Amino acid sequence: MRGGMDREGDGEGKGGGDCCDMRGMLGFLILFLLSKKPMHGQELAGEIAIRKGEKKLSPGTIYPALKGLKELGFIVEERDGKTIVYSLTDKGEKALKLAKRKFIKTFFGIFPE
Amino acid sequence: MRGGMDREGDGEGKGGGDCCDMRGMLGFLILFLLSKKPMHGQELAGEIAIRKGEKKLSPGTIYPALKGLKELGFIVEERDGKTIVYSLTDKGEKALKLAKRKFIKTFFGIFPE
DNA sequence: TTATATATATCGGATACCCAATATCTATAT
DNA sequence: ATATAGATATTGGGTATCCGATATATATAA
Repeated sequence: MRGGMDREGDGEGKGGGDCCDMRGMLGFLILFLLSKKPMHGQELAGEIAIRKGEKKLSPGTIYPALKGLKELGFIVEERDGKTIVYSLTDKGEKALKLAKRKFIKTFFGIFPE
Repeated sequence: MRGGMDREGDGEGKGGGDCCDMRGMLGFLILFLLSKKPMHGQELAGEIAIRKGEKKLSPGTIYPALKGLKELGFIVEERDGKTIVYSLTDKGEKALKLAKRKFIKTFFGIFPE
């Protein structure tokens, strides 16, 4: 038995969460956020935590994801003191644009007018 | 110019598919589509194929997904001749509402104004 | 009845995502 | 130089998602 799933409010627990965990959208979300503002890893993890209403992603999640995007040539890194700032390459911009189009087409109509 | 469909697929990979495969969003997508119109399995698979611009989901994907949602009490089935029509329960509507809220919050700003 | 076509259901395996724990690196302070 | 704190990186493992193939069910046609 799963104790109620009705808890609301800020926590939202797994939030909306018995039907999907948004697994598989992390790379997309990172590209999107970096396209708005270059950030370093922990800053990114914090932003994602706020948006999803969850705890910060584990280092074992965020850094391999960044590494993957870097190996695809979608982002580049630049050291800035103690941190590494990631930003989109032209190729990354292009990939994001395509991914966005597919995303919007797939979920068309899901947003309130 | 700009005639026709977006060509996803050739060239640099899978077109937006290099950064995410939307794995984990299937249950959410099904709930959303069924909330707009009750459908049977193959109809649903066809609608999803059109939205994603891909081939129809394999039976091994769509039916287990529907079974899972049924076991969660989010959808019910009703036989209609040769097919089985799925529709949302009250619990499913509620879960969709929560999931939508999280989805919108997570991807806020991703849509062109 | 049998044959055919379509929808539904299940099984085995491959893939990819994500986390917890651990290790390495960098800059600053002492 | 060492110590400390924070950021970054890697490893190992659990789990859910998804596909291809196969099996079952239903309705229609002959």
